[in-house]
Amino acid sequence: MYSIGAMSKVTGVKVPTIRYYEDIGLLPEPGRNAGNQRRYDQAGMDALGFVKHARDLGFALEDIRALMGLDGQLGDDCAEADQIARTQLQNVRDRIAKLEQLATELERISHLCDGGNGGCCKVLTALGDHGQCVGEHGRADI
Amino acid sequence: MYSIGAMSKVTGVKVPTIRYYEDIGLLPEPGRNAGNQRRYDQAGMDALGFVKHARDLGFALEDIRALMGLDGQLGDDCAEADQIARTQLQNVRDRIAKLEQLATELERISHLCDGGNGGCCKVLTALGDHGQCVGEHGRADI
DNA sequence: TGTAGGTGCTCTAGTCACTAGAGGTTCAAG
DNA sequence: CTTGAACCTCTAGTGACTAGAGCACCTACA
Repeated sequence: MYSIGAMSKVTGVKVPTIRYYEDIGLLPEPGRNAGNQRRYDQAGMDALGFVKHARDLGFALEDIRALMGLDGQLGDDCAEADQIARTQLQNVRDRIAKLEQLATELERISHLCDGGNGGCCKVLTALGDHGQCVGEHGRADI
Repeated sequence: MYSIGAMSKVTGVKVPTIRYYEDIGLLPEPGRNAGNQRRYDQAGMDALGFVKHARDLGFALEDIRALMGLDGQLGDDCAEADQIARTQLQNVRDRIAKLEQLATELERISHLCDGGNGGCCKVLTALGDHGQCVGEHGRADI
């Protein structure tokens, strides 16, 4: 049996975050000891590990909820889980593409001003004027 | 003179967002007409355009506030603006690196399950077990 | 001049995924 | 038995908006 602090140490998830996951129903309510403190078993630890790993991979909590709902069902759970993972992969690839455009633009802007030019900053001008941009860059939904 | 709706159309920033920017002091309060509606001049339009472009480039509102504070000052504003832009560029590059690790990991996980295997999903197993991961991937602070 | 509907106003509350703090209780080591 | 770390609940805050309620106003057309 683990205390919430032990769970936190083992998984690397902060204590208030564990309680938060329980609040929103992502983790099942664990048992309590005589003094009303949470006591987790191995299943609780595994569930938290799953959430942690999926969060590290950028899955939204709602995706994780869906993935956990699938686990243990028979039938098409694999197809659904795979679909969620592939969607996530596409999201990540899209974000990378967006960020690469952004990096290009920021490099251009930074190079405008390698020294100082006193009072008329080209960086500020470039930021104010999208027309100067070389490529089209949309919003960075980062 | 522009109404808030006209500002929104020209810049692509939504009306409630413009009001929000004003609320937090990022944009100066514009004048009002007899019926208490906001009326913007060209300077107001330029300021909103600056914010929009900087947001598109991924700058935080606080960074934008700092950049706008610099504009018009004499002296070292260029160095400071350049510094903020370079920091932002570094952030973007870091995020790209993180996301590329993630994409690799997600590809690996997706490939585990190209068909269906009924009832014992390897995607779910892989998500549950960080030990299976090929490289080290930290949290995707996306 | 009347009216209809589009636009504007303020205010509150919700989103996501936590984080921080207050103020109290319980546990474990010495 | 005492001390201090860990735990409890509850509320509120973060960033950058978004949604909705319930009004007031403005403009075009008849």
